[in-house]
Amino acid sequence: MVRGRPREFCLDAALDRVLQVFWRDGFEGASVQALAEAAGVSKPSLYAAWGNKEALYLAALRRYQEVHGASLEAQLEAEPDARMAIHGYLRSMVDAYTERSHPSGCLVVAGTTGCESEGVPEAVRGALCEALHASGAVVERRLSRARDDGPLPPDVDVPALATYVSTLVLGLSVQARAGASRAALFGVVDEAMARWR
Amino acid sequence: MVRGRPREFCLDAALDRVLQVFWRDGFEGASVQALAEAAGVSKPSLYAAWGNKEALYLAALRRYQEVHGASLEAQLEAEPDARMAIHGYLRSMVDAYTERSHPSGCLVVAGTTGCESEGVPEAVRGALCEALHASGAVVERRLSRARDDGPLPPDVDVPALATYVSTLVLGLSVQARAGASRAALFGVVDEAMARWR
DNA sequence: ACCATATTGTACTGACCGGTAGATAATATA
DNA sequence: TATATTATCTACCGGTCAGTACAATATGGT
Repeated sequence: MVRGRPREFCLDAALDRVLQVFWRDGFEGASVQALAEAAGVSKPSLYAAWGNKEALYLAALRRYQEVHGASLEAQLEAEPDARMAIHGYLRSMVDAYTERSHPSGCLVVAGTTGCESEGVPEAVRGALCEALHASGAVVERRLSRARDDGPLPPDVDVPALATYVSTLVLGLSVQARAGASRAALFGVVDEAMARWR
Repeated sequence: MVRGRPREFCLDAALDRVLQVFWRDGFEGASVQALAEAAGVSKPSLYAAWGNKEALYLAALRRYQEVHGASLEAQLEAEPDARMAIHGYLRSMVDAYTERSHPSGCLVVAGTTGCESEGVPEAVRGALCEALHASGAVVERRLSRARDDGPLPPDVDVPALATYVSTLVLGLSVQARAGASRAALFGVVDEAMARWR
C-alpha cells in the first residue's frame, strides 16, 4: 500500500473538469485558479498532482485524445466501405462538435489556432501540432487502405484527398465553435459527400 | 486647424502594427504593453487614441476587414463564371493565409476560435461572429446570383453549398495556422474543385 | 505674450497571474 | 505508540496585467 495521507479526489475526474475549462478557454485563457475551482480542488493540490500548468494541459490533452478521439478512429476502421467510413466519420465529428455536454468544436483545433502567442509553452505547441497531424494521419491511413483494397481507384492522390477531408473537419470544428447548428453542419457533410465520385 | 499638440504618429500605420500582434496572439494573448511596443508608441498614447484594449481590437478588426477582406469580395463578384469565381476565391484564400508578410491564417477564424473565455469582452465576441457570418454571406450571395443567372441549376441548395464552401475556407485557415504549406493547401482546393459537378 | 487644447513619457494603481512556503492532518509501517 | 510519508489548506511571493494621474511639451487662437 502507498504510504502517507491518501488523496481525497479522483485524478481522472478532476482532469475531466480541468479539460472542460482548457477546452473552452484555451491554455492562456484558463487561469490556474479557475482550473482548480472547476476541479473542486485547491490550487496547491493541482500543483502537487501534475506539477505545473503546462504539464496539466498536456495531461488534459492526452485524456482528451483517449476519451474523445479513440472511438472515432475505431469507427473509421470498422466500416468496410471507404466512402461510408468517411461519411460516418464526418457525421460523428458533427455530432461530437455540437454535443452540448462539453464545449463545442475540437480542443486541438482551438488550441492550435491560438498557440502562437509567447505565453504558450513550446511543449504545448508541439503536442497540439502533433495531435492535429495524428488525426489527419488516421484518415490518410484509412484511405490508403481503401486504395490498396480496390474500392478506391489506384490513381487517386491519397495524401491530397486525406488533407481535403481533414481540412473539412477542421472547418466543421470552427463552424461549431461559432455556433453553427448541428443541422447546418450535417448539410455541409451531405454537400461534401454528394460530390464524392 | 486642430488645436493642441499634434499627434506624432500615423493612426493607420500604428493600427496596422497592432493588428499584426492581435492577429498572431489573439485578444487575450496580446498585452497592451506588447501592442504599444509593436506600434512604436507609448501605452498612454494608445489609450489616448483608441480608449481601451477592447476598442483597439475592434478598430484593428475593422481595418483587417477593409485591408484584407474587401478585395477578395470584389474578385468574387468580378469573375463571371460561378465555378471559376469560387475556384479563384479559394486559391486567393490560400495565397493570403500562407502569405509570409503577416501571421498565417485568418484573424477572424483565430479570434472566433478563442473567444469563449471570460477575458474576451462581449462586444469582441459579437464583432468576430458577425465578421465570420459576413464572409459566409458573401459566398452565398455570389452563388445565389449564379443560380438566378443560369450557370447553377435552379434546384441547387445554395445555403448548404455556400456553408460547405465557407467551411472549407475555415479549414484552410486552420491548416495554414498549423503550418501547412501553400502547395498542400492548393492541393486541397484542387481536390475540392475536382468534385464540383 | 498668453491661454486653451491636445499629445507625450514617467511612474504609478489595484487586481490578478503562475507558483510556493510552511504548518497541519491523515495514512502505512515499525 | 512513534515515525516516515504524503496530501491538504492558508497565506503569501515577485511579476505582469489593463488602465491612469500628472507634469511637461507643443501647437492654434486671441
